[in-house]
Amino acid sequence: MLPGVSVYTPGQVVEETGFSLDTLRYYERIGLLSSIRRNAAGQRRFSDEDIGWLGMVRCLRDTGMPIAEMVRFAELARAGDHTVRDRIALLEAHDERVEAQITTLQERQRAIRAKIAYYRSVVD
Amino acid sequence: MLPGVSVYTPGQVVEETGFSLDTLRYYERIGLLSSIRRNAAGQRRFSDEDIGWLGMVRCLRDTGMPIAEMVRFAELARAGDHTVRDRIALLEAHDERVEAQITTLQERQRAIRAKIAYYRSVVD
DNA sequence: ATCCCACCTGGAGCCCACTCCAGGTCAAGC
DNA sequence: GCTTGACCTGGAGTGGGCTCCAGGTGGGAT
Repeated sequence: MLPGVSVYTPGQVVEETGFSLDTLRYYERIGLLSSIRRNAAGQRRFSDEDIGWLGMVRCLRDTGMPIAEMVRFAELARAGDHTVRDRIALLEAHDERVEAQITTLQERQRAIRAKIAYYRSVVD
Repeated sequence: MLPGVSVYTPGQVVEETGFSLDTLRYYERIGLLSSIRRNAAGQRRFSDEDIGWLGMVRCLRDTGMPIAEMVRFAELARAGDHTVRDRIALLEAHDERVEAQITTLQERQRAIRAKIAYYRSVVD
């Protein structure tokens, strides 16, 4: 979020978030973004809140959460404060998967490095 | 690899590697597995070497290497010892991506945990 | 005033990595 | 000797996650 700015054009959001314009539109279509405000001409105008939400989406996406589950999370968020416990449960379950993912990745990395070391021993 | 065994039926390979039968056939079709030996009836009989290679494939796949690049690696491996340096280069480049992946994952995990902590503060 | 470029919509297309299917063969246990 | 089931092939289908397209509108700089 740029300081002192609270409304963003699609182009600025692309800049800030790294999502493509098509991806942003796609996310809105499927309900991962609640409908974005429009100006008189029907063009999207994103708020700080939208940008913040997109930051969350990036976190979840980068950690491999399927879109369908992100949409579920978005629905909970839209449904109001009484869903906070459900949201915690969802994020905790995801956090465990992320933890497992990191562990697996580290194990696999060790194996790959062992292979590299082996190849080095062959080539030297 | 089971001790004292050096030839495996497709079913045993599915058991051992966790790849589905269809996936194994697919991998052979696209050249990720060099053609597997067959018995008189044309059924696949995998060797210890095949199993070892599938272990490598699992490492690379689990760390997000695209199939096309794994096929390239397989081709290098089949081409003989003079490609060892290329294989090292390929694995090192991949290792760097894996490192970056782990770092990103850890960062995102921190953000997710912060969100969980925030939700907890709201709910308590 | 005009140009251009950012933006709009609905819908089709694409890529990856499988996964499934129809129709058939073989071998081993009952 | 018959059934069962593991296996075979070529090819089509699937699902996820975008990405592109045609055809059109609007607004800001020159």
